[in-house]
Amino acid sequence: MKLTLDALTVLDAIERKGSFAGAAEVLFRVPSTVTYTVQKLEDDLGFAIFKRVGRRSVLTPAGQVLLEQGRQLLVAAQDVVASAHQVSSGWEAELNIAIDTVWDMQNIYPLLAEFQQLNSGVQVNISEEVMGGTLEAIIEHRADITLGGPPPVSPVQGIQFESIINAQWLFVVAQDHPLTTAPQPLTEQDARPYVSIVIRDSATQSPIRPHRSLGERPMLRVASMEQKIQAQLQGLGVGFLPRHKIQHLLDSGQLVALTIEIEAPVTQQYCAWRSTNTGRAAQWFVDKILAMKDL
Amino acid sequence: MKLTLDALTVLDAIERKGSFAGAAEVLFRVPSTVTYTVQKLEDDLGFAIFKRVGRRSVLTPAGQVLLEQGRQLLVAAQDVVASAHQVSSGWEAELNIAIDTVWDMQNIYPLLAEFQQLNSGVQVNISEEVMGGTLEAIIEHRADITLGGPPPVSPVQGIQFESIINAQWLFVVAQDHPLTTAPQPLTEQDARPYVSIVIRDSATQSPIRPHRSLGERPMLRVASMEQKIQAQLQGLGVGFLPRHKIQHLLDSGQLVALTIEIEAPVTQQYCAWRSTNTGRAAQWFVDKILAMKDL
DNA sequence: TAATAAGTTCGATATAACTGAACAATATGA
DNA sequence: TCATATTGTTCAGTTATATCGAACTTATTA
Repeated sequence: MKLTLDALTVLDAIERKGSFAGAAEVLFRVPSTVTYTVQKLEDDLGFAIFKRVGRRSVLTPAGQVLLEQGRQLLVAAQDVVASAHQVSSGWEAELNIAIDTVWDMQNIYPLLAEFQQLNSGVQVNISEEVMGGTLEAIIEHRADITLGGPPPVSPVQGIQFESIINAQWLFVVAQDHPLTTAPQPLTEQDARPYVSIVIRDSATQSPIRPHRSLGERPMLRVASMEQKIQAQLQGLGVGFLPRHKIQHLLDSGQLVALTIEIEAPVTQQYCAWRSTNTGRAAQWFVDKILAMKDL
Repeated sequence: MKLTLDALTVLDAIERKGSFAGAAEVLFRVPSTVTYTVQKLEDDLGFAIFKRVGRRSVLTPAGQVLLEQGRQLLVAAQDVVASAHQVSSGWEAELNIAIDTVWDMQNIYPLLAEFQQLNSGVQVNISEEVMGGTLEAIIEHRADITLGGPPPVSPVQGIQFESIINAQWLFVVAQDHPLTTAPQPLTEQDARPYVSIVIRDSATQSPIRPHRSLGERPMLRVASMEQKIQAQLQGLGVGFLPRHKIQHLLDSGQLVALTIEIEAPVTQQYCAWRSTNTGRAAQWFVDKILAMKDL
């Protein structure tokens, strides 16, 4: 690797100022130094960068390519330094948060707003995952923190888990649904004729496990909890929904919770983060999230 | 920019060999030089890259980021040199050929095969365009050479055009189409009831001009000449097609050419290339294409 | 506890990067 | 047309710095 970033800045300056002399001036060097640098680079790379035509020098095709791509290299180099510098400040360059669809996104926005006040320079990325999705995201390093989702089947090296909330699932239907007039508690037989709304698992690798489908029944697969709530609101089907995401809909009567014989378990929702290499931002979010749990 | 590619190669070697001493060995330097380089880089960048723990040094988080992204920078730098070197050999690094859909792709494959024999190292990219598409592609530097398509309305700086073939358009229908029994020459009135197959213009900017649609008639828009031929073969509609692309279908009787009163003009197909900075590959292809014209 | 190995410090040295003056080539303009 | 400014190159001299080697510190290990 004979190429140096310094030589590229010289090339860049030459092209921008239109002459070796101009480049020398902006770089606080002497013209002969510029000549030296260019000649050395040409010698090292083994091809001509400038075609000397009289006193003026013009880029060869190869020189044009070198300059064009070299400029991208220079900005990339600056980005690398900036990223490393950001990390050295204790704040990560980037923080990826994977949030399970059972979580109420409304809860997270105030946290994000508060975080922005810190002017940390951290690029925060939020992704919404379903079921196994959060777990997979953090294991595959696509996420630094997960909010919601199941705990790992077996402990994972370097990842810490903490239970945050107990999602209480209710069997709900739209307000004008036929099942609202059926005698409660319902049996599985009662629910069988109606379409079951199922959230498609966003985990690509984990074995498919349809969520809370009641035996073999017609299903409508949707992509997120929000879509499932909407689908059930529209009367497209029935199914279990976490109480905390639909409380206002229950209060307004748009959705009705029915008792049913089928187990409607309380699922533990977990927060996960990497115990190694935790930057300030990850630490900040984990602290805040665990504090919210105590409320 | 205090960062140097040399320092990054040192970091890379340290991490790969697991020690300063190992890095020194593979780089044919003395251990103290490695220490010096690392300390200088840390000093220049203003943050610690290694945490000295006893006699062993481990990367700080910032150091990890620097190394990780620095490695990408190193391969990028090698790519830059490789590209420039390729161009300096006279062959372009890349050659983008935009081919109009009226062209028979079969004609181009032998040319590509012959070119590969040259072992030029040029990455050839073919794209298929419709109508204004080739013109737009070369003007916007997305293509270096175009095959087929219209000439420019006004001359374009730095781009040369040459007429290559005259595409002769025929009004054709499927063999069992009702129009085959109608008295010829057909009038526009005769054709009006039938769906017109129209190729969607792939040029995004140029004003939309539906190609050869006969007045206001039901249209089926397709994406390429191949699709249009298939659509007409299936009897989905009627329209003009270039003779050289359907000759075998006319011979076999699957398509039937009908005379019609509407003008069925002979359109000039043009080859275009940039007259400035023509590398060997572009020159080679242009020469071959213009030679084919004379056959 | 000695021996080994790794990393650092520091003075010396060789390499390279840079400077300034002189010069050649070309454009500018009176 | 010819002087004049401008540009790029050459080259000898200077400065800076990357590298080396030896001595030393600190851990690991035998």
